[in-house]
Amino acid sequence: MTTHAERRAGTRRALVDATTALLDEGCQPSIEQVAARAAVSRATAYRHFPGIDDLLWQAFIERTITSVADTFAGCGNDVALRVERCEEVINGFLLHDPVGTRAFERSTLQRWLEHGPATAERPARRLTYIDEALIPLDNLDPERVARLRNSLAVIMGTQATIALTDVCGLGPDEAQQVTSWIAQTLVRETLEPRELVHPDRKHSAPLRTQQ
Amino acid sequence: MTTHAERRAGTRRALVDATTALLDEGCQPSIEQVAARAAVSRATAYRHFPGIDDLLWQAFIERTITSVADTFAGCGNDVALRVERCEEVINGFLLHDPVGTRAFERSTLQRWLEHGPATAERPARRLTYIDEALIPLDNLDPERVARLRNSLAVIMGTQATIALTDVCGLGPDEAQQVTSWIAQTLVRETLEPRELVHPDRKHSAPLRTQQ
DNA sequence: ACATATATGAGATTTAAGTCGCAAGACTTT
DNA sequence: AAAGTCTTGCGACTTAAATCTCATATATGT
Repeated sequence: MTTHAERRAGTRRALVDATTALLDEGCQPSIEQVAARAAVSRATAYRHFPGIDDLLWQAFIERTITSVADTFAGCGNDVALRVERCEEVINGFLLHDPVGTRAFERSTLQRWLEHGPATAERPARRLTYIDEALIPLDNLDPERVARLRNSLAVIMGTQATIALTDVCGLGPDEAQQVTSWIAQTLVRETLEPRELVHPDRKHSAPLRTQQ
Repeated sequence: MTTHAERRAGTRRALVDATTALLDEGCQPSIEQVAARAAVSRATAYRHFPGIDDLLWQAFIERTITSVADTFAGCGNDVALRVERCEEVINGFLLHDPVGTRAFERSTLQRWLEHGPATAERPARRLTYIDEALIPLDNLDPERVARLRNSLAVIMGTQATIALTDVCGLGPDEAQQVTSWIAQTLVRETLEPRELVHPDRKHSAPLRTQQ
């Protein structure tokens, strides 16, 4: 029972909790603010996290969201229903925490830009939920399932909610109506594909940027 | 002919161009770097832009992308084709400039967090393209068209490309296969809607976060 | 031509971010 | 009990970001 580690874990927890508290108060915390709130010195904060971005990232990651088990409770094998629950939980969670969502996304991009793609690991929580939602499809063509999985990852999560609110100017409920419709349409198309409108047209090569 | 204004516009242009040049060289420029490259003093740079984020934002906005006219040249009124071209141009552009895309998205989020949602204006270039693509649908139910428009805004643009590459781990071509499939599916569903799988099931109330 | 207004440059200053070394206190091991 | 290890606090230091003041050059208006 190493109490050194316990001690260390304790202050780390205090730092993360302080960050969460400050975020909940709607401000954009600095390391100094977090350290003060956690009642530790600045140097100690730096001993645990290299910068404020890593602290924001960690704080957001640890936010409690409806568990996977609760999300899919009582859904059975109805994929459409499972995906709908998934969308409700994930996007509902994000749409009601606009500051935390953007602080997290900003910190992730900052890390990507500073230390390169490799270091900017994403825990990809959404994929855990999506994969769980799509379990009933495991006897389908894996490529089609993978396509659906990636598609759902685009419309659920921080990026989709930011696009719908900031670019399209939608409110939370309107935003979820959109993502819900997309999700259901894509599930239906995966389960019962239609022939293409232009079955003969191949995907043309991407048009590249002009000068 | 006010040469004061011209002079001012000239240095502003030099600053933006310097930012673009630095971004193209793959580095994350600071105001100091930009000012040096533009051969102006730091103070002058601050007179034109409040911070590096606004400079990055402006530089990315002014990036040349395939014009609306060229994008839809020869598409006629085939909405599916128009949307596909739209997706190719926008996402193709973004996927081949990962650093610029993320620097832009980061700066936009930073502005949102610093100055609030109101100040973080987005030019929403994508909507210009999407609206142009959907012009042939102007005799359809406006609500359905609006839903398609918002949906396409989710799967085309910075957020979608970031999600597909960073969360799903896809390469540029794989990413565009996904967004292309989504786009075509949504257009088809808008043009020829199918009955719902569960017509009786209402959209349940969103599950909120626990704890 | 003269007075005014604007844009810029140069340098000092403030503030925050991040690093380093040393000492104190608590725990572990022998 | 003594020596060693780990964590933290404290303060000094370096660097970068951002603001401010003053001086200069150019353009504008009378």
